[in-house]
Amino acid sequence: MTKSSQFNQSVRAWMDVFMHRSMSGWKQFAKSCGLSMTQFSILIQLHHRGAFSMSEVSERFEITPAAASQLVDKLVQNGFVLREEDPKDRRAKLLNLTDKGRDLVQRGTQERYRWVDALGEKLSAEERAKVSEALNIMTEAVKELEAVQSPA
Amino acid sequence: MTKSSQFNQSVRAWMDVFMHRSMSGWKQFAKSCGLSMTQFSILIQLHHRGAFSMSEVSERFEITPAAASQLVDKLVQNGFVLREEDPKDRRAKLLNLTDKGRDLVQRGTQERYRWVDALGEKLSAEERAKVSEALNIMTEAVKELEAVQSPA
DNA sequence: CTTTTTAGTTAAGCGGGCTTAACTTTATAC
DNA sequence: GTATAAAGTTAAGCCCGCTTAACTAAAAAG
Repeated sequence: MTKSSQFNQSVRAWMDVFMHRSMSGWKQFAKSCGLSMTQFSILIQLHHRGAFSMSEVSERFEITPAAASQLVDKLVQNGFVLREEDPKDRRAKLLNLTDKGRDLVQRGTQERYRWVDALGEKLSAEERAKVSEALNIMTEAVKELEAVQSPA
Repeated sequence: MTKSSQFNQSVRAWMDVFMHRSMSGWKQFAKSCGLSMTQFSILIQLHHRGAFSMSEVSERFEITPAAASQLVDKLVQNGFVLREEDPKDRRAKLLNLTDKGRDLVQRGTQERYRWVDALGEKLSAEERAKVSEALNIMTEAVKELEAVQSPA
């Protein structure tokens, strides 16, 4: 076996385990808040990136403006999102999280990482350092990949 | 900053990048085959675990038998899955992938890992070895966590 | 042998996540 | 100033992924 395919095998094994674990926990949390995964994803994006326009939601999630509008409707109605006029362009809207929305995202994020935190406690300090270094390598590599594909 | 929270930070950064990247690519592939994510997940499970009963689908995905039945209906109608009587219990059914289904899963799996393969090519051999080792550590740790929580 | 349980199916209903079509308001181009 | 494009919204429609209810056939229990 080549080194390259050993790498691929390690990554794939991790992906399989990780994806299943992440998705089910995440889905349950969203459900417990009375939101769907898609609705929750929008809250997450707002949290990470600050103010968002409706167009950006539409582009980011690769859905029509109509779908975006209706999706955001539900979040606004539930008090998680504020939808305000953009002062720089009266046609556009700016979306921001409310305190309620921000609180929810933070709770959801904690829930999301809980099992990983537990995982870290099973590792020795040396193991943690190795993993930390490795994941930083990977994270940087992904960012470089993305920068090449879509220069801001 | 403690070593433990440095670890957590590395893992979280990776998770953020990875989840988004994985999910969108995966979703697009499923869509391009005219299937939904859920339908595809069932095919994946069949591929990994061999023959499955309807009850097992229902349990594994935490849905009612009715939902499982209807979901599998679509896969059978599209020729991806065979649904046959279980010789050991005439009430039960056994599900298996058809050749068509197996082919689809293999193509989907390749698609799923493509971006990760590209990522590996951006790394040096040394970096790859570090990542490989680290992910093996993590994968084993998860499996231990799961063994504790639900002893077969 | 009869009763109860199990495995699965079908129908109907509901909410979610889209789509297209049609529309209003605002900004941009000429 | 007029025509075009952009930003967003609402309505209607469709498919998906469930749920409950009702049912049949087979197995298990007593």
